[in-house]
Amino acid sequence: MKIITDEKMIDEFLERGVEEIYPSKLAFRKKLMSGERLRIYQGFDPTGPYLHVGHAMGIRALGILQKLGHEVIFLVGDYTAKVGDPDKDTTRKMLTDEDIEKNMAGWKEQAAQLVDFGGDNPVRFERNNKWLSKMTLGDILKLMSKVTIQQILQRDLFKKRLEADDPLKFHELLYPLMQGYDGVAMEVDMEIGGADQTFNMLCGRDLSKNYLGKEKFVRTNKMMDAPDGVTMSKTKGNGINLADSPEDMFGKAMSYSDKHILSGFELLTDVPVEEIREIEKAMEQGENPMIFKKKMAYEIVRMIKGAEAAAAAQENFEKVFSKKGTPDKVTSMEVTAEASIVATMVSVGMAESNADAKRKIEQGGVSVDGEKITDITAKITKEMDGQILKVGKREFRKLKVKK
RNA sequence: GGGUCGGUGGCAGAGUGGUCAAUUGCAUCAGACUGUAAAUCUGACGCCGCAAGGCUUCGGGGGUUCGACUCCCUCCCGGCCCA
Repeated sequence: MKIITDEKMIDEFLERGVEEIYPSKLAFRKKLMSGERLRIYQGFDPTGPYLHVGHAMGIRALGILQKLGHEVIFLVGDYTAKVGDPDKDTTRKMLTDEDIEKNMAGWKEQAAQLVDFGGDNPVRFERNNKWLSKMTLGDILKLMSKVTIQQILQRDLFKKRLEADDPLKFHELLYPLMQGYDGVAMEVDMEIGGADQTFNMLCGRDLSKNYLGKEKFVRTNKMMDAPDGVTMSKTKGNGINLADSPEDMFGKAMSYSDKHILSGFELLTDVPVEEIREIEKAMEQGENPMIFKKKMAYEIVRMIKGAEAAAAAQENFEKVFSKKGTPDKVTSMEVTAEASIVATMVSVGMAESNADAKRKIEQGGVSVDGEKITDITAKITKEMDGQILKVGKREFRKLKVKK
């Protein structure tokens, strides 16, 4: 495999969305310029079913390295997921094998939107179950003997829980070691991960040195908030997911509050930095942020789903929300004449329960062809055939009345 | 092992015999407004029921009582202190 040393691509890798590179950007730059073929990976624990646009940052970075000819590994932490990277304030529940399989089922496909698992330099898809599940107690003891409790307790969230007298289970302390061991097992030259992974990745840096006498570089990615203002997380499911439809992605992106626009551009799109500066200036001069948010949303969708899908998603958004119209594509559903609207809503998941459906009607959130339903006992009629049932702002179904 | 405090709705966290389907905050949902699924404001927020009302909830099980989230017993789980 020929190694490419395109400085522009290398700088993109070293700068865009990067919080820090350990031990230094300069050192890794040298490595990339050396012509040596490097092995780099990022791991993702299947603690939830969807990869999101936050992960896309790392995956995109992997994509650059793939193009440069390096050996790239997309690692699924199917074994580490059992423990779960410890959380701020609670012990995670241990996931079962079935949960894990279910969660990771669509991942390769999701990631394939950004990197190539085929071609002449395919990204390798690995699972850490391959080596972690085979460790003996002896191996584990050896691993544990490499670090001190004090070192592990440096991790701020461990400290916090200790100080708050919140439970901290013994196995949670092993997480950084497990993650670090991945790097040892794969003998990698670099690990990429979110800034929240800094501790774990640096811990692994020490282990690589110890076990292999090898320097593992670490790149940490800046963290992007979810539209609700909290860090995007697989577990919470609050992110813009790679598996979302273009329309949903666009809508979710639009629900970012205005102050996230600039970081959204930087971290979730490939709009050049100079252009982002200009947007910043324009907004300071009082330009309507919505214009730029729409551009941001478009760019996010375009990067993952392509230009055509992004344009269609934007059009759909404007039609449905700006003009309060009906989208072009509406899923149809078969309904029975004389069935109550309430029951119909529940049966297709437009309401969680009868009570919920009634609430939505009472609050004026349900309409058929623009006509508000006000009566909670209302029924489906033959005349409704072909009409559009709307619940809330963004749930539409075309009615197909049977008989 | 001993002592002590605690386990409440998606989460956080009130409630200490009836007025508790359970204060409040976050999240969620609906509406208004708008420049957006932003912000802000209003309302809803266990389930069944058109309603009256009913049913099932406050770690598990049992008990006391007309009546328990609240009292007692027991079991499980956790924090802290002592050993």
